Amino acid sequence: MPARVVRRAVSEAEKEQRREGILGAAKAVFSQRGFHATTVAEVARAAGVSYGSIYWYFDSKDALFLALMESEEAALRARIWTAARDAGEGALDRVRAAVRATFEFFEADRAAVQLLFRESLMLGGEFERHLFAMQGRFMADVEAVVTGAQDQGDLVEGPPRLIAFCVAGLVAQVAHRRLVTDDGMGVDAAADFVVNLVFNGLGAAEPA
Amino acid sequence: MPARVVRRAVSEAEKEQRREGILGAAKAVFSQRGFHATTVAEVARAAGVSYGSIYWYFDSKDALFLALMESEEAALRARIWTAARDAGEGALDRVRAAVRATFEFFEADRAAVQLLFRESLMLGGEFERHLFAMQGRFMADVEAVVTGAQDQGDLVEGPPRLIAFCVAGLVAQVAHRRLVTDDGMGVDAAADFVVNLVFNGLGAAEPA
Amino acid sequence: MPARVVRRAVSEAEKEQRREGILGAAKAVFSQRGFHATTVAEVARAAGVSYGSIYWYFDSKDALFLALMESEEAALRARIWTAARDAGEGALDRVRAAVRATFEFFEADRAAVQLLFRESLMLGGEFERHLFAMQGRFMADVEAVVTGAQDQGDLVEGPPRLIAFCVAGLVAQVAHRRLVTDDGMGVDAAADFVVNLVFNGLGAAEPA
Amino acid sequence: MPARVVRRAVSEAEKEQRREGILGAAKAVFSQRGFHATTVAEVARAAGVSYGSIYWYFDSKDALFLALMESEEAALRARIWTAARDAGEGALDRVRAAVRATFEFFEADRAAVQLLFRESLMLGGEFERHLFAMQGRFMADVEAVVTGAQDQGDLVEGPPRLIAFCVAGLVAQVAHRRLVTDDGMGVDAAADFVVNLVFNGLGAAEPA
DNA sequence: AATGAATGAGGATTCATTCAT
DNA sequence: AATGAATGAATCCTCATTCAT
Repeated sequence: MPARVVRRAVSEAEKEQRREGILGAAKAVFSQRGFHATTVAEVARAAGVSYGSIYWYFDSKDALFLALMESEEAALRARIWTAARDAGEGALDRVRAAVRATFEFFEADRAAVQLLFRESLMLGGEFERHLFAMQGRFMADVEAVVTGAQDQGDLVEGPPRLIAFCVAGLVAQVAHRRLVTDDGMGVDAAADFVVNLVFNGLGAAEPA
Repeated sequence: MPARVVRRAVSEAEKEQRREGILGAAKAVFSQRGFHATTVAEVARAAGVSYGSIYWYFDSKDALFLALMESEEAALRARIWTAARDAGEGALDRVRAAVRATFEFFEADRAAVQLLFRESLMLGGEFERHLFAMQGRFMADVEAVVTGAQDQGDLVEGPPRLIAFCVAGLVAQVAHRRLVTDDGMGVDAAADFVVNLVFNGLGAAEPA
Repeated sequence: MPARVVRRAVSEAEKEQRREGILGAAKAVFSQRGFHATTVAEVARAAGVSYGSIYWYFDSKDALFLALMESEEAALRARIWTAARDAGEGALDRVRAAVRATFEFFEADRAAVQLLFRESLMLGGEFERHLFAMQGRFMADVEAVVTGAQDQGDLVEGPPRLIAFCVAGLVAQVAHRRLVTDDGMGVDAAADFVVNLVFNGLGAAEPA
Repeated sequence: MPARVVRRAVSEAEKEQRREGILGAAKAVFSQRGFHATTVAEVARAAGVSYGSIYWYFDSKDALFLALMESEEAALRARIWTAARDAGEGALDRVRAAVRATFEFFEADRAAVQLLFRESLMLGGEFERHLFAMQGRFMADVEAVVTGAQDQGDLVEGPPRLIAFCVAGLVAQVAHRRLVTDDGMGVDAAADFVVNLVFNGLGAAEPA
């Protein structure tokens, strides 16, 4: 007797793939039209799935947007940590790589990033809380790097949280600025500029 | 069957006043919630008028938003020209006053200004055209100032349009930056900074 | 001391004139756009009076339409009776004149007449009752003519109501038909045709 | 938050059936109350579907009315062609059957037919264009029949379009007349009358 | 799992009517 | 008397969400 197998072999991988297809479509549509002007039907159409399928993968339009925020955050963090890991052991190189990755990420998809930040604030409630939580995690990441650099003796001693705040603030501001304006400066140059500023100002020894 | 009148605008002045009351309420609500999330009913409630009264003064929700754009533009231009006029004869003083006024205007109501620029782009169509037209007029204003300064010999000769573009771009970028970040610099200091930059770089005579 | 006279000298005549101006405008607009698609504001604009003035002369939009029905009815009846009176003493001539007048009236303003009949039925309620009452009065008029003709020996004896119904029905149908179609027959010829039919079929003696 | 399903059209056939249910309800309500006085909610109620379902099947109230026009036209043409086909080979019989079918169709639902013609003209725009197009197709049908009869030698040679115009005009006028009045003539007798008129006047051979 | 039909609350807009001036 | 500002109920339409299939 053939067992009535639980067909889920197709699943997991394909399911995840489909979910990401929807997320990608959502990113495109939300970015272009904004949260309220985007209809679930449009996202479905863009994703090439049926109307109601969205609700199989996401509980609601809000949940979809929230998932998009999470997805973008995860992508950013993954990119930063990967870049840092691949940059070797030196604190300076790692930080430079991380900053560069941040800039690149922001610039690769201006519309999406602007959307996430602006709409999140405008929508308020759950969304705003989410955004703050993301910023908290970003700060924690930076703080970890700062602490690591301090342990290696590459950075002055001092309250890690406050230092992290300064660094993160500087990076975020420059990144944001680059979204709106064009200094005629490439990503690498900008990253070098910021990192040099940080290390020249905070470095315990003169930079390499 | 309705009608429970509260106050009645009978003179032109009162009518204009009421219109501006609605515009003010619209500015507040739109700024906080964005265009789509704002309902006409909310604007009416905020303005203290009845639902349908909005439509006595404005043709539609779109028209209300467009009128808000115009109103803000008019306010900004009036403020700039007044400041320039009151600053005396010297080109440098006039420009400094104009820049300062621009910064002040932007910062007096961050939410509203951000709303107008961002939403306009997101809404597209008529709104975007309006925004571009506004920017065109702003550029023309700057160009007029530039030409005036050139006539007085305070500015190098050169294509006024191009110079205007550079000046306006610089002002706009700094203004925009100040919306998002806080340099710890007052309005006056920021204006001085920008103006000095402009005059040191472009001034025909050595700066004061 | 000048007496505070009750200024109403201007009134009566001018007031009536104004009322009829509104009625005429209403007839034009209602005829072209139908009852529901017509707004009070449109009527006001067409009449050249202010928005709310309509309500000084008429209690409501419904009342305006009802008044229009009455006005048209009065005009028709006046026209018929005048034509009959001016036609002399002979029953045949009077009837011929009346029928001709009816045709002329219908054809002078097809749109308005069609409006009144069709819309009245479609609107139902008060309007339909009004229409039936009008038809009743029309029948009574015809019956009066019939009775008169019978008294003069120009028409067979018989139940006047029934005869009136036949005559009125014939006239109405031909009139209505002429609204929709074009027999290539002039008003006079059509009236002669109908009247001859009636008198040839019902006349006690051979017609003059 | 909504959804309390009742029945679900899943197959194409069921969907079409449902669409026609709505169309039938629309015909009833529009006929009785006219276009403007009819609300979409009333149609939904009459069709036994929910409010928004109307919009699943039709884009707008206008589109619903237009679809109703098309549906009635299709029904009329189908009925005419079926009747003609079933009537055999003789041109005279086919035409007689077609004319009879036209009369029957008009009389089976006076209110609806009147509605379509009258409202279409009153609504203007798209609706009027639609009506004219329908009339054009009707004329083309008649022309086809005329040409066919000419080919069989049952009808004099002559410009088919012009002959078609005369025939169609006659049929339409009698049909219309029968809507408004009652000649005491059955459908068959009326059709015979019209057809005999046409063939006696135009027939190449002596009529049966 | 996927689909798309069904639902109805919500929102923009119109317009008859009232009434202060 | 006349005006037109003010009102809000009524109506069309959209769209997030549910759920039978």
